[in-house]
Amino acid sequence: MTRKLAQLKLEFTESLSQISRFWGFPRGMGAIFAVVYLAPDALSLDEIAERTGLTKGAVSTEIRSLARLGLVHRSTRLGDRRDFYKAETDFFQSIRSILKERQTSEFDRALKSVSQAVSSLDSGQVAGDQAEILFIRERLRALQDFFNAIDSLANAVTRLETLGFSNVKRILSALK
Amino acid sequence: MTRKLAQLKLEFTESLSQISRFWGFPRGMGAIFAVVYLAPDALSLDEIAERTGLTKGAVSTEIRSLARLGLVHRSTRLGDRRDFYKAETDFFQSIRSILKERQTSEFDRALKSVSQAVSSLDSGQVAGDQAEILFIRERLRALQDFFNAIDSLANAVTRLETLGFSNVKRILSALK
DNA sequence: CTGTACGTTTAGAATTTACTAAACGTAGTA
DNA sequence: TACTACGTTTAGTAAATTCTAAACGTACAG
Repeated sequence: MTRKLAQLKLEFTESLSQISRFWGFPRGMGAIFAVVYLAPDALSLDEIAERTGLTKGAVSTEIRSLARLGLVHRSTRLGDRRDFYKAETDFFQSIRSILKERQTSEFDRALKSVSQAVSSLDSGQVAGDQAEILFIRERLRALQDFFNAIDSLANAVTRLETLGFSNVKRILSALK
Repeated sequence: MTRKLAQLKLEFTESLSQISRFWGFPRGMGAIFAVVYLAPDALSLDEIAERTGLTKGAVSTEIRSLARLGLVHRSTRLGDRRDFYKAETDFFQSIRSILKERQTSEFDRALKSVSQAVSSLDSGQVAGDQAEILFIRERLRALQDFFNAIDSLANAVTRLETLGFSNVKRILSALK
């Protein structure tokens, strides 16, 4: 039984919306990416708004996030004031952008916060029950180690020129 | 200048709350984990409620999520009807649980959804403009490849007996 | 059987987030 | 100058989420 291509695109858009929400991004973000990803040509803001059913304003803000994450790219055409958007097709590239993004904001702050706590405990700047201080110092140090390991990993991935399938295979064999 | 240990614990709790929210988990979840993680002994539900400032009900539901993710463990004491919770200290273990958890729900559905779309395109079950069908088929296949790569990676990590520092180092050197 | 000490569930309040509609700013055009 | 075609920002709304307070169920103690 055959079905319309339009229906397939709609289902895909719905699917990406779900995933987007699941990973903590707005629902509309997934929908916008889906529409752009399935379009052979770069789309204008109004075209995206029409195809997703969102308003121009919403698309404007969401697509900025997508661009910041490197999932879409903005381009212009001579003699045309509109912006056009096309999807990034190298997803590993996108993953790197996302890791970089996430890393630089909250993750870094957390890492610093813990490090600072550890050092103030180390230099005896904290008053309190001695046994508990020792215990907490150990726990925080363990957490700090963990954060540092994650940080190194993310940095390594971020720094790779291309994290393509070949590199993923190398990682998988290292894990074996 | 010295400060109170209690204050340090409070700051840490606040910090983990932020991170929790950042990664799409409830704010209270981070707070609960922080409190449990800094406690030398396993804590009862009421103790956690008191130390976080949340109600018993909230702690009850949040801690179930934490347990499901493997971030805390529930234990009991003979002759005591209460449950006690202690923190998992092997964070790499926790990461595996979280990956497993996330993977099995939405991610898998997405993967299947895309695979199904590709195969219905492949077997000519979709009616529409032929050139567009070919284009979309290619895009979906690329996405499918990507999902499969991620899936393999997550599976590999999940299957590792222990993803400790030594393994992280192996990964890092493979990435170099 | 009744009372008590638990954990869980529920109904709803408070907050946050995602989104809409419309105003706004700007650059090009007549 | 005014007009048009854009993208952006804003004010407010709808919806989802996180949490509280209280009811509930259960198991053990007396």
